Amino acid sequence: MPELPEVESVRLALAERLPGRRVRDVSVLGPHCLAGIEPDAFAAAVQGRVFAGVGRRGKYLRLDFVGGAFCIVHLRMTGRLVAEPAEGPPPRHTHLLLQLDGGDRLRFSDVRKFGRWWWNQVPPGMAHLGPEPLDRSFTAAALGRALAGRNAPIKAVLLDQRTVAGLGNIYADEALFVAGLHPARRAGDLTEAEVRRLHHAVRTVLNEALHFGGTTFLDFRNGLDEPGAYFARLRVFRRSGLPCRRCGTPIERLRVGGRSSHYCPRCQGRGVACR
DNA sequence: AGATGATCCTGTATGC
DNA sequence: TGCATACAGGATCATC
Repeated sequence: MPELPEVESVRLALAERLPGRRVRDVSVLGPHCLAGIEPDAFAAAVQGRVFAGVGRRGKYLRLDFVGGAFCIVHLRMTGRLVAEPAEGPPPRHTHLLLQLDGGDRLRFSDVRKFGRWWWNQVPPGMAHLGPEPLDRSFTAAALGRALAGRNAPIKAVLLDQRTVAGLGNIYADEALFVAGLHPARRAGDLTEAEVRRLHHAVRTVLNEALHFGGTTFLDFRNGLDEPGAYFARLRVFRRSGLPCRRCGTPIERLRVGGRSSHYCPRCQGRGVACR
């Protein structure tokens, strides 16, 4: 599931390959991935454009073209955006192919078809994103203000992209472990010290995962079709029943905010959980 | 308004 | 072995 570190890994890879390349041809194989534009109109709009740069905001990728036009791309669960040599037929579940000058292509594949592309428009969710967790604007005080008065479990509030941009199920669980906080704690009940720990933990796990190129279970690939290496370093996510790396207690799993949450009942058992 | 739950989708894992 | 069912999750929408 691409979260901030995975999307940033894609951005880094594409930013090395796309700028300066012209789109020679566009094939729309799966029109469902285009939001608010017809396949023919999209192809006509993109064909002939030259890539200027690749940006990221939260889990959204931004493909900029010379002249100011842009695409926004969200990979959701299983989307892959890969720059590769244009050799052979595209793999199964490929929905978009952009043939580039010079023999390469930009390929968008997505098994579960949740991923979306927008042309020259900012999608609704992107307009209300919280701060970038690795920017200076994301401070412990800002996090504290975002949590104040919230009655929902801290895990659910961390998954809300209006709180912080870019956290998903993996790194929300990892950050709560590092901060020593139970995922079902009521967000508004965290003490100032706990908010500071959580703020630091969010930045720590995201920076670590970024360094290792993100987490790959089955699906994630970066912009060069390579998996991430952070899986082996996960502290709690998908480790139910395995010993806590810190204290040896078996990791437990609990459904919080409709999502499975993994935590150490000993390291994250302090304080009062809401229920 | 804030919180919760259903929805989309299909490959993989589990259960019988 | 084979079939049926459950499960995974990001964002959006509907319903409290």
